[in-house]
Amino acid sequence: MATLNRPGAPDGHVCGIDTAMEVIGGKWKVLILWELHEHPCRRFGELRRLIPGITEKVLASHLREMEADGVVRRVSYDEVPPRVEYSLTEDGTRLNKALQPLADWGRERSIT
Amino acid sequence: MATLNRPGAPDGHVCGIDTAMEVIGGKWKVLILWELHEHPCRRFGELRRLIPGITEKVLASHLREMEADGVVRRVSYDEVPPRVEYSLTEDGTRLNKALQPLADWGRERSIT
DNA sequence: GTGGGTGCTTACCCTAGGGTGAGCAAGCAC
DNA sequence: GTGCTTGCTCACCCTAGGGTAAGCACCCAC
Repeated sequence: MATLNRPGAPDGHVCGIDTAMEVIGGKWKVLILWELHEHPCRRFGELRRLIPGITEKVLASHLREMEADGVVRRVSYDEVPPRVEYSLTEDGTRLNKALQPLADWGRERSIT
Repeated sequence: MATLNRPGAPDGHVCGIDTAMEVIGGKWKVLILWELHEHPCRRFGELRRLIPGITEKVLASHLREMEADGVVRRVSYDEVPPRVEYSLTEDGTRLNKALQPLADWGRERSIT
């Protein structure tokens, strides 16, 4: 537990958590991560349907950011109508695993 | 990994992560958690000094929310000038441990 | 030619959450 | 009386991030 960085790290990051929080900071990002983990390959429309409440604009921008962050991979097939498939990268998969204890914590407390 | 809840859970929570994200959702909450973990008992002013950039208003409101969420305990001594000490609850300590893998993930990626 | 399907983008609005600065109670030191 | 301390609160502003609705490209089916 004494392995985290102390203050003074570059760009104001105290420990790795801030870095992680920036990546999962969007309102729906953990849910996208979760869906892509459950089914390793999802199309845009599938994700929209699977995550009730999310709008196309936000889904698109979240996916773009997550792609830029290297946790999501986007594959576009040159077809009509267009087909685009999203999947987790290695890093995204590891991020999801790192979220597991947090999910457990939340699940325990919502039961209690 | 197949232990998380499926959609249809009460109040729109898909898995425990949403619950956890609500608790750590504030801009500075993970840092407060971290400081209280490093030193089990901190005064208000100490926290303000230890977390550069946070304002008194936000620190106070974050602490109040975290107390309401049951992750932080507030003890006020009837002295002048006033003395108030904050510490993690059992649940807060477990939350912090659950954040550890996430911190590790972030740390690895900021090195790379 | 009208409609449908897909994966977006663009323009706009709107609110929550955070930042700014001031004030306040209450006692002590000088 | 002036100032110092601590742990806040209150009033205000301001911006990022999200929600709303529309449009667009491309082809097919009818």
